[in-house]
Amino acid sequence: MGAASQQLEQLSETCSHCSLNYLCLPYGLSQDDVSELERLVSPGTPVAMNAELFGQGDTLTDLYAIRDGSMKTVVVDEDGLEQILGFYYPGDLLGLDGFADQHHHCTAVALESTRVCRIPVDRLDRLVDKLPSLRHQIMRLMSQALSDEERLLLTLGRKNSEGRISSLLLTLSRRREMRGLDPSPVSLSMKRSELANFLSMRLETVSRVLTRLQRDGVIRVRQSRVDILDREALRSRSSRGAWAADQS
Amino acid sequence: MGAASQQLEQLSETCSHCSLNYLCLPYGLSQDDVSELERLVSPGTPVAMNAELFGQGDTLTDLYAIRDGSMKTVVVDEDGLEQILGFYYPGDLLGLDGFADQHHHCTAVALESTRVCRIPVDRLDRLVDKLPSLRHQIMRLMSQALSDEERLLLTLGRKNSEGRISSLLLTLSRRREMRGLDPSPVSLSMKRSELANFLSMRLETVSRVLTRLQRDGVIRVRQSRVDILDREALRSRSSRGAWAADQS
DNA sequence: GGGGTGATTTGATCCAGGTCAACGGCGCGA
DNA sequence: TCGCGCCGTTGACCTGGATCAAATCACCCC
Repeated sequence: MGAASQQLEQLSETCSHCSLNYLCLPYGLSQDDVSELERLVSPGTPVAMNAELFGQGDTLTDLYAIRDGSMKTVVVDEDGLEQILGFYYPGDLLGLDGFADQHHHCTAVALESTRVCRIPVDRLDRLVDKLPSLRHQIMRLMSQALSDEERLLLTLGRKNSEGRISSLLLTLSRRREMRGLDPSPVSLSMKRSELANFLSMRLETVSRVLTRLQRDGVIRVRQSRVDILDREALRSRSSRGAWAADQS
Repeated sequence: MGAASQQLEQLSETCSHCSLNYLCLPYGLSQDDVSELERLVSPGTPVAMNAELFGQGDTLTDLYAIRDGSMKTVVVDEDGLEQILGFYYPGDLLGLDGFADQHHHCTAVALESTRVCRIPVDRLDRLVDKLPSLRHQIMRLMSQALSDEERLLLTLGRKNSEGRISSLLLTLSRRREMRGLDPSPVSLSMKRSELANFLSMRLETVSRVLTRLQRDGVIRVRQSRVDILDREALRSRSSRGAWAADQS
């Protein structure tokens, strides 16, 4: 919370010097292993705002780690329904759901001008053969993704509109902290309609809830920037109004 | 659909002779590799109805594959909200979400008397070191689980109550087919309240929708047994009434 | 069979949030 | 600078499904 903790993310051409490595693929690897890994990573591929990094159905060729910027992933089902599955920030890994059948199951789109590290899966696979700790980390990250989706499922299934928005703001704030940034002004780089789609609400409802939270002094909204004024209130609203669990 | 395709699942003490192996961990492995795998699997551990196979927070010691019966997985969040994440049937693997931090993130409960194969993760891990194809299969299954949850997210987020029930019935039917059983009488081994929790509805609504589908001749409900009379109608109802996708 | 218990169905009412519609603000190109 | 288009906000209204209540059904045990 202190203003002193404000710090810029230090980016580097190498994993070993990247300030995000503890969130990313290199976490838990020895220095030697990281050196091996960084030899096959192409750092800093730029993706323009609204451009696709990969599309649903594309053959899986690379995994991607976000360096700076933000992305969303979207699935479209046979009826043409669109669902945003997640928003991704520096340190996050994209493409893991493509291991099922070597094809991406969702589309990844940049929410702003974004740079990603590109990791070829064939070379990664060969390295995984040699490095058990890398295998563990990949499985850890997949398992993590699974847990994240389960948490989302719980939020969508059991919370009302205010709870959903509050949870999302808290999550975004927490993720900023993990990256060593101030938790407070979270930037909603996605549009209201995207927020609404992600949370299974209508954009009017998103707008109304944000307005209400601001009126009650819990947050301050200024275009895409949201200051969290009363974290405790936000936390309590994130659970209030949630459906009771029926005993089995 | 033909009555001739009715067949019992052939269970065996060994993976190599198990009729479910193409759905399960051994899929894609050579005969020799399967032999190695089955050496570390304890087949046929029984789990009584309503008993827990593992609990949220438990240390991850084993993965489990269902041989017969059915299970559910549940998460409880900090507010005490409960969400059922999935129902599992023969051939399904449980416990993959525990790789994140070596602890189970959900609780697994038997819906009926159920037998599971137990696979110790430490020994599995050592075997994975030796067998790249086993590693691929595990990653494939995790990736699959990820995609399944994404599909669920889409269903819960964008479909109305009738669409949710219809989708679920079709999914259960399809999974029966994958196991070589008749697609038609699906058995709802879970209670209405569990169905409701899973689909984020109230049990009264579940009941009403099932009644309506029966009245319209789409299905026939007899306690836990549901016959699918008009698959096409079910398919169309599974998408009708869904929310429009807002253009980005 | 009878009675108890929990699961399921059905009915009546209510409200959170979806829908439709109008307006305001900001950015951009001519 | 004006005008247009895209967001975002706000208001009024309506509906699907939640909620409350009660009846019925299935199952088990004595």
